[in-house]
Amino acid sequence: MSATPSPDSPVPAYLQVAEALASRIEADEFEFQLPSERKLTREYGCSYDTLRHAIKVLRGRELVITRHGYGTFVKAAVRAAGLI
Amino acid sequence: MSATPSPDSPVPAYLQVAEALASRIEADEFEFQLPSERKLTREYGCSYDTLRHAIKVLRGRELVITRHGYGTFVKAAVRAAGLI
DNA sequence: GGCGATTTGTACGTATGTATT
DNA sequence: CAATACATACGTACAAATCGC
Repeated sequence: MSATPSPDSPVPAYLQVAEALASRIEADEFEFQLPSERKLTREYGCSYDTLRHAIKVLRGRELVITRHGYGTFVKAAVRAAGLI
Repeated sequence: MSATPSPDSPVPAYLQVAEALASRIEADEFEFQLPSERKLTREYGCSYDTLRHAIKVLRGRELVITRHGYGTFVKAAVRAAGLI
C-alpha cells in the first residue's frame, strides 16, 4: 500500500494517488479522517502539489470533505455520523 | 492595467488576477485569444501557480476555454464565431 | 479570550511531459 | 521536425483556520 506512483505509467501521478486513496477509502481503512496532507506526501513519496491534486479529485467525486485548518474526512462516514 | 496583485490585500493574489483578467475580457481587450500563461505571469508579476489558479477561476465562470497545447480563449468570442 | 499545536490554503519558481499547429 | 502552449510534477515557505487547553 501507499506505493509511489509510477512515472512510467501513462496515468498521471495525481490520478494514480487518487485511485490508491479511493481504494483505501472504499476499504474503510481511514474510518473517519484521512492522514494529513504532509503525511500522505511522505507515504506516497510524491510532491505536495501532486497529493493536493489527488485529493481535489476525491472531493470532485464526493468521496471526501476538506475543512481548512482541520482535516480531510471520509464523506460517507461524516454523513453516517449525522454531521452533514 | 496588469498591476501586480497586492500582498497586503485580504483578497488572494489568484483572485485579484482573476478579477483583473475578467475585467479585461469584459472590456473585449483580448478579442479572441488570451496571451500565453507565461506571458501573463510576466505581465502580472505573479507565479505560474497563481496565474493558472486565476485562469481556472475564469474557466469555472465560463469566461474562457482552455485547450491543451493551443491556448486560452474568450468563450463568448468562440461561441460568436460558431466554433462551439 | 489568548496560546500553541496541528492542518489546510496560498504563493513562489523551475523542470519536464504532452498536445497542437 | 520545430515552435508554441498548456499540463503535470517537484519542493519550500509562510499565511490562515481550527481546536483544545
